[in-house]
Amino acid sequence: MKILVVEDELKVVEFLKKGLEEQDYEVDIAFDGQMGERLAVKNTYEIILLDVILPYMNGYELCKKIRVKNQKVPIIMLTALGTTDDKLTGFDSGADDYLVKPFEFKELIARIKALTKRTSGIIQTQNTLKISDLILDIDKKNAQRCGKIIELTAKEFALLEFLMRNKGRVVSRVEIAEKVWDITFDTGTNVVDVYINILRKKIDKDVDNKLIHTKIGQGYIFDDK
Amino acid sequence: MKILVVEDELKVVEFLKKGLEEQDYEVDIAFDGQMGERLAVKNTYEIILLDVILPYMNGYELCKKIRVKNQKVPIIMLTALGTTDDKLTGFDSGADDYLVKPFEFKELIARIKALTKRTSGIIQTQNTLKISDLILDIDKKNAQRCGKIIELTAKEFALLEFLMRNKGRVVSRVEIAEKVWDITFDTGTNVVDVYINILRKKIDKDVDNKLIHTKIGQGYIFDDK
DNA sequence: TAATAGCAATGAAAATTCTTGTAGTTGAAG
DNA sequence: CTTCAACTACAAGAATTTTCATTGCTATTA
Repeated sequence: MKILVVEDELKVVEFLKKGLEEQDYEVDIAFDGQMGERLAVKNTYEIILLDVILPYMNGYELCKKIRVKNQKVPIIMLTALGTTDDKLTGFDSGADDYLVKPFEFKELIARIKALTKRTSGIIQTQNTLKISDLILDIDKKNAQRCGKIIELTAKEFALLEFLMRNKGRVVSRVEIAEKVWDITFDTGTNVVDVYINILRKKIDKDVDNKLIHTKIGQGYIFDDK
Repeated sequence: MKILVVEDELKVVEFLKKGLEEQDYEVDIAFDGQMGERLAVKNTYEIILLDVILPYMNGYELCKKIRVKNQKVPIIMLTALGTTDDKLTGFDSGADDYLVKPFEFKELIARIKALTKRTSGIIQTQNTLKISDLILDIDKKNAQRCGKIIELTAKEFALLEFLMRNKGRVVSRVEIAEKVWDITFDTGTNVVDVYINILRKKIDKDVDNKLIHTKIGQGYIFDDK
């Protein structure tokens, strides 16, 4: 987890570096705006901390320049300038948070965590089911195998979702018919077989590593291996 | 764009409501924690503002409860309690930002924008939504495609905005009818179809790169690709 | 009063879903 | 090793559902 600190005052730098390293961040330091820009563009940081008052280029300008290249990286401004207008300037140049010195280190850490939890996948409500190299996208209602997008109809999607959510367990035709088709009594239909066949053609056909397996006399099982 | 404010002091509520409505937010108010929880769970908000000191259940507890159900929605705590420990408690209960009263309204707006630009995943500069080469101008209530201005009626605009904010996700007719038309029970109407058709004629007709796609049996999806 | 917007109704067209029927497999008993 | 019954796979097309575009009616606005 890399973090970039752009700050010219040596005392502050030392204070931040020490505290952040205790939190297991790998800290890069830039002492002026130009150096900050170069590092920010060259490397990928988890988060960037910017002082406003810097030699050569101030923090607002630097922030804007970083934003042109990188919309994503979280940026927190740290500065002694505490008026509302200063803060607005900071947010306008693309900062995500603005913290006025002096502050307690604990608050900085809390704000860093609040920001990174959003970008760094902990939350990432990416609505997908992944098993082996098959990805089912619940939002888009499609699947992906070996990087290829596979469009699914409503029933195909419902069946595949059911199988994936019951990964590693044999599910009987009766159970599938109930949960996916709402068929609660025996109608003598073979829809399940037919749709299993359709799904196999779509997701298992061109691949060695088959995911849908038949358990004769028992049902089907979705499993990786 | 809906916003939830949980706050018991009437003066503060009025101040916030007025200011936020000027920014085109649709504001829901809860006067205590219980009511806040109910609303937060029932509706989908762009962002939630929480006071800490509330009747029945304090803001920290409420925040935690909301987080159990909804990891995604941005939450800002607004409170007179300004010690670092108070702030830490706020962040620990899952808040994204913590603003100490008194604050200037402009700062609140800046912080709301900073947060929402992240969660919506949509690049929102000024008051516009941009996806691919389609620009929706929230202020002017019109759209632009390939440099050509497209005028929209109120309903057309509401529908397009809803689709764009749900970019990459299949939305069902029922969901669209609820969110855009406030139709909460099945009326057997096909307004949604009709308006999708109208929108397609306006924004997708003369272009190869279609943005509105039909997912048969499931709904529509707005997606770039 | 004319023009525009919003909505229900319609039927043709397209896509999906399901049934039917045949061919192929499996595995246990002889 | 064969045979056979039960089980499964698959293709084709019929039946159903869903979508799309148009029309005409009503409400609203200029």
